[in-house]
Amino acid sequence: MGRKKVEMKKIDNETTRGVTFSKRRFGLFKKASELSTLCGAEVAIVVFSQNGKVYSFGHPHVNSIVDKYLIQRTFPEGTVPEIVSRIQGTRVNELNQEINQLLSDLEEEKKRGETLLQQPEEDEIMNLDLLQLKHLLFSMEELKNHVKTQTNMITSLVPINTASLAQAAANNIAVVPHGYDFELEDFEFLSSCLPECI
Amino acid sequence: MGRKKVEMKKIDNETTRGVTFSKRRFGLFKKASELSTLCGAEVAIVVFSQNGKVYSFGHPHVNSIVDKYLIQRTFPEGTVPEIVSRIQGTRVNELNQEINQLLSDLEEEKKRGETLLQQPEEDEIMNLDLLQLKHLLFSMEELKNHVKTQTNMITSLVPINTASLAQAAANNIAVVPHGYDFELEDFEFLSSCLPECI
DNA sequence: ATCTATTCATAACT
DNA sequence: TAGTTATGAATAGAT
Repeated sequence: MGRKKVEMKKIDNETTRGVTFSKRRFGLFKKASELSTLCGAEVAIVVFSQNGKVYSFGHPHVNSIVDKYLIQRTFPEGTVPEIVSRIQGTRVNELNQEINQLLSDLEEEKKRGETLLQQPEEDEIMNLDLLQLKHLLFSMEELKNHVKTQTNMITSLVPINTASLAQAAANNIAVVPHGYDFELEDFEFLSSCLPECI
Repeated sequence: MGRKKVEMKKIDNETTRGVTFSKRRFGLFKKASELSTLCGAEVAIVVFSQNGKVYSFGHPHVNSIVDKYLIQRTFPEGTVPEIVSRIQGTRVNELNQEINQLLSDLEEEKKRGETLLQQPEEDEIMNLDLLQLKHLLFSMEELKNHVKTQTNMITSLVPINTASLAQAAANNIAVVPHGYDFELEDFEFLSSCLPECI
């Protein structure tokens, strides 16, 4: 490839290996995304680097796909109980699609939130004027509320989670929704930076 | 790509979509395999086709990687207990690598066994002579023993399974090894085809 | 399933 | 660490 065909064995040079890992991981996730889009498939990828760092990709969402996979691996092929198949069927699947979309959106928001939270470091915040601080706090409260609303919407839907239902079906117990709960305690820090009067 | 740049949206034509799914799934798994080999990374992929059929790839083994991922998702980032980190550390990881290699080998054997078992259908077996039958039975018994030996070796090692240990650590309970057990009941069928005298 | 014209991914370099 | 480019790979459309 590129300037030379590369031998298919572990790359010796640690730097080169790191660079190749980044590039190819990106390429792999891109291919996965395309497969998902073009063919309407659900794809999840988990990668552990040599240093044990975890990277993952999933469409519509890693966890839902892993949950689904775990069911398949629990029951040897052809022995998946009828109720589980039905759960993985059309109606619920549609709802799950919706949930997963919401979860994706939520994660987007979460990231947006984290970016907002990380960028203004303590030093920078001290250099903002009162008006700027007010704006910042307002936009973050707004974001927080947006996230909270979405979270409530999701937690009220989440009992439909495929894995929980299947497990419940398998164990004959009541369905307990997953805890896709969400905290934004870091807001505390920002609030504490603001003078009392605001 | 290819004869034309393809628009990145779901392919309408069902046949084309199916073909593309096969081709690209193969390509994706190949890329994953290369990433794993070149960079010494662990990669797991799970794909659900539109029809709900599951396809997976994993090096060294899907399940071990998914187990590891489940630990990460159980503990919010940065809160993985020290004991779990230690379990995922060097020494045990090496052992797990060995186990996973053995599991791969085992699966290879399993497939070989299945091929052997599937190829001689009842009709064909009836057309074999006694000597051929003897050879077939012998080679399959040999295979069976090989698999059994490997299985025993593995089950004696499996308590080191990362997920079990971590869960055990989290719940403060004793470690129960996963049931990587293996049955070859189909041998019964073949044996039953043989005359008593053999 | 197999074949190519193209587009895409990326190894080496900067 | 990020950007460039020559080359090897993947694959869309056709057979």
